[in-house]
Amino acid sequence: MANPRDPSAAPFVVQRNLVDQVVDYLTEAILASRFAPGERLSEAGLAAELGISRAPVREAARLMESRGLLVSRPRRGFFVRTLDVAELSDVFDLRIGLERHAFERVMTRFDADTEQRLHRQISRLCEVAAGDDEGLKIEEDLAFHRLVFELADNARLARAFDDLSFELRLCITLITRTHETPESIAASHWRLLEALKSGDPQRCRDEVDYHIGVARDSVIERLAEHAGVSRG
Amino acid sequence: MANPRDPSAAPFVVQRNLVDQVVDYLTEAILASRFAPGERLSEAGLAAELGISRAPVREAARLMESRGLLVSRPRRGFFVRTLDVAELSDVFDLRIGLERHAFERVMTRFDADTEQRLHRQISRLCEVAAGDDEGLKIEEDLAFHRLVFELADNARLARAFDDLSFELRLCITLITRTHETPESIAASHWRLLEALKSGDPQRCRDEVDYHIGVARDSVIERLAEHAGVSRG
DNA sequence: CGATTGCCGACTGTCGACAGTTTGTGCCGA
DNA sequence: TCGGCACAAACTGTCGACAGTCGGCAATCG
Repeated sequence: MANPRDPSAAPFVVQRNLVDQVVDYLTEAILASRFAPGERLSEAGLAAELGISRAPVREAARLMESRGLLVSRPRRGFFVRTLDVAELSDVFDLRIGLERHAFERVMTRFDADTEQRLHRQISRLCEVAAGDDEGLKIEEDLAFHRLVFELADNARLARAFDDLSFELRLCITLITRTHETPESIAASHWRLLEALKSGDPQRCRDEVDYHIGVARDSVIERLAEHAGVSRG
Repeated sequence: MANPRDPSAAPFVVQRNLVDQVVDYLTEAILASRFAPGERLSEAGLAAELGISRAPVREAARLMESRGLLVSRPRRGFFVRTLDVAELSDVFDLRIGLERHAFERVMTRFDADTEQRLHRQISRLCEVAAGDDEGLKIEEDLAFHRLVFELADNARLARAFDDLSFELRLCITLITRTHETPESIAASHWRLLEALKSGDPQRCRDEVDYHIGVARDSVIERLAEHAGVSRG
């Protein structure tokens, strides 16, 4: 599998094609709110702006549509995804379902190496949680949960989380910043690790529900504020 | 919703673009095993075969890649997805996670209308289960589970199942036919409905685990037979 | 003055073409 | 006979262009 001559192996020097570059560009722009939610994106306009043809732009947009960052309307083009409270709630509810399953799988194969890797990731999270880079906090938080899915040893399950993670980023970055303190972020994740160590499925499940529930409520609350502000 | 004057309603005359037609054509061909697993699909070849240009073929292939029916390798093109036992097991494990969550949600909002709709769908399943159309059996079986996700009232959760369902069809159609009897298929689904009615979460979860587990084991068993046959 | 109809601009869906890359093949040397 | 190298064929990634369609605007009619 790890044989360098394996033709299916990924190349060492990743030759980034235009599509991937456009995806990164658009993803970063949307998550940084440089495109307003609901804004229409013109294929030709973007292509001209980036100095390329429409083909890679179109392909990148289709990929981002499957990731839930853009929506397409036939013959109308692509629009930046907007999320109402119901959709947002659905996203976090699905996340609860996926994480419950992932944590349960990790618990059944919990060992010293698992604990060490999770421990290290929480430490990284604690480091950035003390700083001011909100984007970095989000990424390290997601990285912890991504690690859980990796340790759950189900590639398809991990991909389901990856698919959802783009929408999660969209949810989270809709709000400007988390109001959680570095201490509460750290404590919340330590409790998740403790629950895994305990081997108690019910406790682990409750902890996951609480953890995701807090994140959901926080985002919904902020969205309500935003909506109120934008209306008033 | 059903108001004909609703501007957001779907148009009566659906103008199917080439991409959708190609997706249907390729999906049907793959699930009917007219393309061998692992077979390389040439964009130009398909375009010529269908009498269209490469652009819609390429776009259709990308969509099917996101659905897990094709895989693409950079500069190599598209290949029909192959599933080994590990991947297959992952797919059904994710299905268990999603269905547990969906059934739990349905249970919390179970009412007479819910029961009636599920009842009707099982009746339809029983009708076709007695016949010889294996493809129809699969579709009605999936339709029951799709209905559960619809009743779970979470669009994102339902979409996750829809995404997975293409891979499920790929798994199921890899084997030529189910060896389950019409009676066992019916009984299995009636038990799921009874579990929902009981309002007992643990019973419902156990029933779901058993139901999906049987399907998984059946597919894995058949895949092992196939592998044995194709090797010997 | 409000509603309807026809027109116009902008844009998507689709097409054919070119260049760079990868794979397969045949030749040459050991 | 076998391994390495070069050549050639096929294919993908990308490009520019055209036609059909959609939404908006203005002119027209009641």
